[in-house]
Amino acid sequence: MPHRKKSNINITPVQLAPEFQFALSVDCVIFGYDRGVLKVLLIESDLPSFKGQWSLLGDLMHPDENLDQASHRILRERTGLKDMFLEQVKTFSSIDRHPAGRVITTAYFALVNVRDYQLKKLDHNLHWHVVSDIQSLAFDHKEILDQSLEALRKKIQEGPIIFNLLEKKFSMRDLQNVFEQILGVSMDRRNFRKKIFSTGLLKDEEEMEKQVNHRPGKLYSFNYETYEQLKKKSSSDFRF
Amino acid sequence: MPHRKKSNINITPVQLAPEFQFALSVDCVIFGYDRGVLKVLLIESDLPSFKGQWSLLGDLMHPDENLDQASHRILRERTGLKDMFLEQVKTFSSIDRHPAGRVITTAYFALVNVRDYQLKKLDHNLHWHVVSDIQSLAFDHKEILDQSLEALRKKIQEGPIIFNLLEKKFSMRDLQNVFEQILGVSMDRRNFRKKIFSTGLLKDEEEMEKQVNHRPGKLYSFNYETYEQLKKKSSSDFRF
DNA sequence: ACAAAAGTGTTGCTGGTACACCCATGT
DNA sequence: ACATGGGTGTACCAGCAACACTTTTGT
Repeated sequence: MPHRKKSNINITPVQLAPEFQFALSVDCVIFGYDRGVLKVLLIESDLPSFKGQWSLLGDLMHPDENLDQASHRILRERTGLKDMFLEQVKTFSSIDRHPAGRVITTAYFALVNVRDYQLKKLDHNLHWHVVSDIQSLAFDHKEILDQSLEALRKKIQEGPIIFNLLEKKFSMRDLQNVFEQILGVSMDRRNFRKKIFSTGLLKDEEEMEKQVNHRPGKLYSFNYETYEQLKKKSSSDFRF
Repeated sequence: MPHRKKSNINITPVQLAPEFQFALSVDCVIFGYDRGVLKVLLIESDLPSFKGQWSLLGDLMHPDENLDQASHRILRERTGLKDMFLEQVKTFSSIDRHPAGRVITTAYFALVNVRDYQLKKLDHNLHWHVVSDIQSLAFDHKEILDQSLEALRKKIQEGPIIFNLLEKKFSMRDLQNVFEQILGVSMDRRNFRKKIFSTGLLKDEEEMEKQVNHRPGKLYSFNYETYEQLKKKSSSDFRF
């Protein structure tokens, strides 16, 4: 696999028919959950006009791929991860959103397991940033981040995508913590457990947390098989 | 205002750098509610490969506008309506979705009041089609319609956008009917009224339906001022 | 008079929320 | 022993669903 340079989009101005005076890119908002905190993977911008600022991982779309494929390619090239959870958020098209010319970008959000990512680190210009600490980003990427986070908030309540942020086996506390981080609320522990267990979709792994300096919690996994069966039967949309 | 030709996108092949081998278009899914039935405004396709098929209203994006502006322009040019409710749904980018070349399209859905539209009819190749009767459309427009309808279903439950489909003054029956048409369910009349009234956002217009061959119902309007105040105060997201 | 839809309350159920004590582990 | 978070049950309340009869208009 060719290792593409990690620079931001760089466009050479050309004289073109108006219908073709656009470039199309994909920007990925890569969310990760790292020991209690929601983070996003950013790259240092090397465009002069955004010197020292951070930006999302993006690239121009290739002629032989669609947007979904482009977003997967970006994730693969930059993080080494395959088959990640990726979802289209919105397309951003302000006329002056990119200093180099007319670049329309489609935002995707990705949910990755930080531990998987660490095994395959490829690029030392990438860093995880605490989402709630981010004040500004290069281009219109702060707005893209905000809207992606909003989309994520909705989606985690519609389906069991949140497990993409956790390891296969996780504690109840971690699960509740991710919800709280993303939604920006705090929840009652007993009610949370009740609600989660009432779905019948968690499998008790008969295993315990280790190396915690308090009473260790049980580990669970999400039962995708049961979930798929349940989806087929109750055709109405499932609220997690 | 120049009256643009109503043909579908027509691209002259040019030799270009790969980054520019795209065209960008907007397709509008224009929903209307007409005497009890949910409809969508379609145009007869004049591309040879889609002869006789219907398609959504679309056009290429102009270099001096963003996607939101393009969608408003399309609606204005084709229906004469301004300031319509328009919302971005998704961007469709299959490699072979358009026979003339690589065209990426962003779908918007619009909600129009059919009576307003009829006052300003501009184009006799446009026709309203009953949404539930549509089996297939040109290009990938059936998929775009399906996903737009799905987006509409979600959105009408998150905010009071449904009133864009009705006249300013409407009967309780019409309101319930639009919900039922869009969601594809039937609801209990008493519970529906209770729920709607409990928001406190309907204004009794002290007026009655006319020329119906049964007991006439009261007419109501949606109180946007009260709604805006309510939104400010309760910062949490309002469920309609 | 008849047909068609408007208008109107009560009851039961379900799901959400609030809340406090004992337990297992590491230091 | 102490600190830290794990594990557990109950009672209340609000919102949703089910359900039937009388009223008003046009024909």
